[in-house]
Amino acid sequence: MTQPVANDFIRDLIRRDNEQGTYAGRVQTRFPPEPNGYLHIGHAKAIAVSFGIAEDFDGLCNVRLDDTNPDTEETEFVDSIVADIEWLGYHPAALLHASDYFGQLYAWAERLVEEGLAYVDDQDTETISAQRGGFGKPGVDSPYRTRSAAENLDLLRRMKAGEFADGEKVLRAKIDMQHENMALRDPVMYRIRHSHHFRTGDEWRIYPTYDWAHGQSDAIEGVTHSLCTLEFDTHRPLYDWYLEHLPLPGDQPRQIEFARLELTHTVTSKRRLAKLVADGTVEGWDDPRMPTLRGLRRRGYPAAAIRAFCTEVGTTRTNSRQNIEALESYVRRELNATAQRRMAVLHPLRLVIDNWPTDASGAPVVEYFEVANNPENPADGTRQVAFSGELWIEADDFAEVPPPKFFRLTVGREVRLRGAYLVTATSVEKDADGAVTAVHATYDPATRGGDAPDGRKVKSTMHWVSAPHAIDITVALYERLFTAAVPGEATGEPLDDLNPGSRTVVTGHAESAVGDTAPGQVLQFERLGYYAADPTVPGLFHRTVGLRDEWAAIQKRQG
RNA sequence: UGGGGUAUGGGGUAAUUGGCAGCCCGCCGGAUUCUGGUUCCGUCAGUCUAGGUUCGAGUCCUAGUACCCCAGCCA
Repeated sequence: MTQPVANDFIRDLIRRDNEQGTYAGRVQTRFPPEPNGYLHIGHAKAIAVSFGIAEDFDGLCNVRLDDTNPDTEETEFVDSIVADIEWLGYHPAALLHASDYFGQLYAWAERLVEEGLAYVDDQDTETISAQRGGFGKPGVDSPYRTRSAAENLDLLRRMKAGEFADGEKVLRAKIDMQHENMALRDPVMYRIRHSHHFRTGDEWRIYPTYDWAHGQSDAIEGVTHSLCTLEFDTHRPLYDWYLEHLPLPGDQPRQIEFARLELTHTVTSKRRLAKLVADGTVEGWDDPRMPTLRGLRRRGYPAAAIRAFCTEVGTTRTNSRQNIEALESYVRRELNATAQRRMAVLHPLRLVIDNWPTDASGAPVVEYFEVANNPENPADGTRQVAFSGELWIEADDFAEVPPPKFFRLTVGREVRLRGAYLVTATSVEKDADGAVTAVHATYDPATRGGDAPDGRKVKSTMHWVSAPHAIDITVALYERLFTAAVPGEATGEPLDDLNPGSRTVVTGHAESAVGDTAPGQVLQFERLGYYAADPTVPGLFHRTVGLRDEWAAIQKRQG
């Protein structure tokens, strides 16, 4: 447990801290989401990093809702965040809120005011922004910067009491308007918001900004290593400045930044995802096309796969974008070991066994075969599958004129019907347009179970469904999450061109056991890939991912 | 434009801190296989550029180049 699982710069830093006794060997992290949306795959990495590191060093990791902005935050999001973290497989030591510290934060603000380190500014946003200067252009002092401590204190108290309207005044830290780091040019600590906060109600009329709340919250909770993403890098001096000027209850926490997770073929921008939900492009935060944890879960992505992926990509300070294929490979790896196999046909073609026997009453005989639920995991047992003389097979498992390297069924060739018999195609039926509507075949009764007594081999084993015993299923097929990579999320490209990817719904036939699938369970429909049972609609499946090389295989077959 | 950060095969990520550039994803080839899946074996391919120090440089020095972040009363 004390043995770190991987090497990375964060663990190196912590090890160094431990060797030097910086925090008396204590390691405490936190995951601090803002409750203004649902968690997505990008958050999964942040969660995996903070929880994973705490665990590796026998430390502690809390979840702290960063609820400092009453205008955007809701209880609904808190509940989903907590549930999603649990689903991912992480268990916070405690569920905390930045709003728990509003009182302490305010007391500290008064202290800074008394010490002449903060002041009330009466100017509006635009003016303050203009005075802040720009890159390479120093800012200028606010005319209110020199107010006396007594006047500032009075004003701050009246701000708190609700005497002023939104935007009328702000409290600012008095640092350096000429500082080369824009974050240190007298940052805003409090803004006035006559809004209802989902936890503190109408108690507060002023709310702390992120910068004024975050480090202090860390310190109050006893966080040692405050892990966040790279864009906060330039805020670190401010994080430290506040903490250095306050009487902390314990050690001063340390902010460490790492690169966020980005993936091809999707976006991890809460505001973009929120727009898709708001304008009805997707059906909700849990739409299977969404990269939210709920969307991925509905799509059938196992939590274990997401965890493994996040651990594997590691923590660095290099901006990078992972191929979605990498995530999918972890999904396949997990599902291959855990998903039960079932037979289903999504593009049906009739296969008629002409020499299939009938019973005394003239009805076709029905046989049952025992088929393994998962060859990768014999503990999953077997099931009985009905077989008759009339079957559905996958349309692309038959070719009238087989392309090179096509190993499946064609007239005159013998293949195996998985777990059942060896069959040889003898002829086809066609419609007026010449399209094949049915394939006729004969079976070899000596091959029951799928093995020939004379030891002859076939090149292919195909899945099948007995037509009289089949149930209908509906399957939603998706393109990979979003259709295109959208680089530079934070730089504000237009939001209008987001395409969550197409969805194609097909109906197919499946063996009857598929009707017993538990909500949310993922099945492998043999060669067709992995499919997750919709949690609410019986008989509806969402395609999770295909089998590896599936498309390459099809292309190869056709070309 | 000022400041901060980052550069290792096609995509990621390691390298005992100056000592054989390793691993994962992917691609290609082979073996096994009652899923064209899985598993196993193998191949391809990399230190941003230019100098320098050194027996030896991904690592140290100098000068460049490219990309990312920062001018919210968002986080």
